[in-house]
Amino acid sequence: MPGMPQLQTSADLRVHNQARLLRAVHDADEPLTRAGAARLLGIGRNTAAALVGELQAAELLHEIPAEAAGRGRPTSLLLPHPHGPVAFAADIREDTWTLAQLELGGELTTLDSGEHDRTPAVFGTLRAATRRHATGRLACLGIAIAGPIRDQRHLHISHLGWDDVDLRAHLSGDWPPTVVDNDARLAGLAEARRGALRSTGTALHFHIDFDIGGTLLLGGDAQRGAHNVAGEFGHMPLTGSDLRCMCGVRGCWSLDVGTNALLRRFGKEPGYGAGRQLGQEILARAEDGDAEAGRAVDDNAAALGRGLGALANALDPEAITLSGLGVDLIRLRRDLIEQSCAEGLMAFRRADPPRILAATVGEIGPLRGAAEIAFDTILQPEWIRARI
Amino acid sequence: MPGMPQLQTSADLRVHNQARLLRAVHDADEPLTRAGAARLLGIGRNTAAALVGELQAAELLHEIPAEAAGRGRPTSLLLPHPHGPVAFAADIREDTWTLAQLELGGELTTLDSGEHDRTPAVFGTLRAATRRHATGRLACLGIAIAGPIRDQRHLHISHLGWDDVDLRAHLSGDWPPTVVDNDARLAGLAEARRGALRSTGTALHFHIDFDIGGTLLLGGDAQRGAHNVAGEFGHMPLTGSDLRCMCGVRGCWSLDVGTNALLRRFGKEPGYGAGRQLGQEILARAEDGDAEAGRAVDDNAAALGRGLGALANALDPEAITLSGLGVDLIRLRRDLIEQSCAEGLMAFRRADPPRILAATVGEIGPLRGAAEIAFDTILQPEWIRARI
DNA sequence: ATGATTTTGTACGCGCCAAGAACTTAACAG
DNA sequence: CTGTTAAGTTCTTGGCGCGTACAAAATCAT
Repeated sequence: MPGMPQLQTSADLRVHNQARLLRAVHDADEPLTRAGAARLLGIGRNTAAALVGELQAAELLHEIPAEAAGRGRPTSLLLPHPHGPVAFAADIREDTWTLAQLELGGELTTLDSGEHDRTPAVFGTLRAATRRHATGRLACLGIAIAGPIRDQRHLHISHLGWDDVDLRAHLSGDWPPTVVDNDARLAGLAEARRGALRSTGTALHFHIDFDIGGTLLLGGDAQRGAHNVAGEFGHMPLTGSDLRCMCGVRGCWSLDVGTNALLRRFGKEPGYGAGRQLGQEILARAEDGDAEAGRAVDDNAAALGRGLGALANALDPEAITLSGLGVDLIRLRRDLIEQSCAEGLMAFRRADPPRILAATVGEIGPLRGAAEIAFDTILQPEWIRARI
Repeated sequence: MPGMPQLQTSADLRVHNQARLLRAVHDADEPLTRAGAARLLGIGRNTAAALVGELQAAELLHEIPAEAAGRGRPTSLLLPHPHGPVAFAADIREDTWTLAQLELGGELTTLDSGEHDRTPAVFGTLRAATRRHATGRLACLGIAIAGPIRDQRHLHISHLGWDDVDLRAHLSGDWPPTVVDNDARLAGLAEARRGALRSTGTALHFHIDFDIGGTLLLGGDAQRGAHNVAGEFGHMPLTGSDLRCMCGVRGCWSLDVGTNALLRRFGKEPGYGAGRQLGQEILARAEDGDAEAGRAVDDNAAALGRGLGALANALDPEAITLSGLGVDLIRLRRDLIEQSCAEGLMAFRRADPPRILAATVGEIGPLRGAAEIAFDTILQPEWIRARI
């Protein structure tokens, strides 16, 4: 039934435990010691020695003597091998792109970045940058893109006019092994793996920009749905709007929450260029006490809370994180959000509402999430087996 | 990380493969042969012989000679052991209860049933029936209950006036190992395991009765949420109603879909006694061409479709099954449901909408699902290990 | 300083497991 | 009756993690 691992011979056991070990090293906040890892995984010191020995020979792990800590014989630290695999992570935004690198442990190093012309030519730019920085150590590239990617292939970014851009075409040719996903989902994954949603069983994350994108997080994994286009929570009619949305539907939640909703209050068209700055100004004016701007922010926060309550009824999250404009809304209108959320919650849930938190990974959430999915491919038993 | 199995020694491997084998036998449509099971699991004939031998000694499996099928030496069929473990499944409804039994393979046999007085005294009745029928073979009892069960403990059934009934109190004392869950979720699980949603990665199931309950199904498992109260999709404001719902929120989807919505169209109060029959009458009149009843059914179907579209945007299911009134609505108004659903779908999804299907497990969905969760406890490595 | 204590690393044997090869058994086909 | 096919059985083999025993390297107490 659910997720039975393909694991049935004793040889599979070895690589399975090695994957567990590498995952533990990757996920740890601070470098793990060999003895500490053995305790963490519940294996003997001798077994740990064997596992680490092979991983070191495969250039997946590097041991250096650890400083003595209290009594007892000093152990060693488990670090990424200097010739070990690295993953690249890229984030393609409205008009900029970023390329970064990480190795085991997850620390990100920015390699390159630039602007782009809002056409799929950015994939060529990214490929060139990747090739410039790639070494033999590059194992996988993860890319975060600001739009839904149906069946890992069909990319839609309405505000860039990208309608059904064929990702497979743009990512064919001289690319390293590549995985792509939606930015909001990856930002949520980053929160679940490295941010405010760590060790949360069921959670939701929403990135609020011009509109709302999000993801359901279960046991540290972001849900993708049947066609990889789950998470368009912003396109549910949760707040009773009667407008028609760019997505083709009437009444979307995103019409009442996000920068577009702020702009519309001031008679501005949802614009993706100057719009962002204008949105920031409205926010600043609200913060300075401007009544009209304040009411716009109020409405935004109330609509946000109302939708969160509705979604909490359906999905029962333990916590909800917000990024982008959501961070500002929490800062300025936490009470209003929580009150609106409570009004949308079924009565029996109100005593124990989901925690609503600002995302802690921050601006680089999508990049961080792209790094996670890229490194996930390395931490698979099959990948490790091939390497040993 | 997600669902790493606790499996690290070669001894764990044996029981892990035995669990896989038993699961295969349980899930198979027709009795598995020993040789067929070996092929299915990708293990050798010798290994299969060893696994089956131990399971037979533990009275978990029973082998009988299989009839020869074509050339080659005949093999044996893997059947539940006559002294093997059985699970009980119970379904507590508005005013009736049912108790059934199943063994490996999943075939249900009804043991007992009765009416109850709409108070938690039904748990005493059920316990007595369980004790009457229990033998040493009883390993676990699964109970489906028609209301949300927060933290596996606090039961709320508003239309029975059960507000925060303490399940732990009612299920303490002389009960076998017992698992409980919400009926709509269990009906969905039954569809995912034995019905129209078999081998579907991401799916939704909704049971439409007086209102709507449902569940998200991922990889054959029903999602529970952080407090075991996920799935109240009926209490999201998806169709713009302005009424106040019994749940304490304004505008719930359930106000426009389900028998209550039908009744309200005819000025009747949402009633749980005569209401069901009245609802059936309205449906029958609509089927006979009564215009007023027809419009009520139209509205119900349209609101249903609208909500399904919204949820499909958020969760991207491959298929959606409906039970209860939903089966009738599909039969009478499939086109209307699908059209309304399409209107709620983001434009880029309309070319490949989720399949909307009538549930095939039928009326006994909750009971069937309760049987699944009860037997799931038996098919765990820990349980098997303790038995061998 | 020096020996006791604590923690870790290392070596070796054990029990267990699944795989594979070789052989046997039991059906069918002609 | 003989050849073919598929499955059961037996035995060997390579591998794995565990437990025990012992060695090594640090700190602590005196």
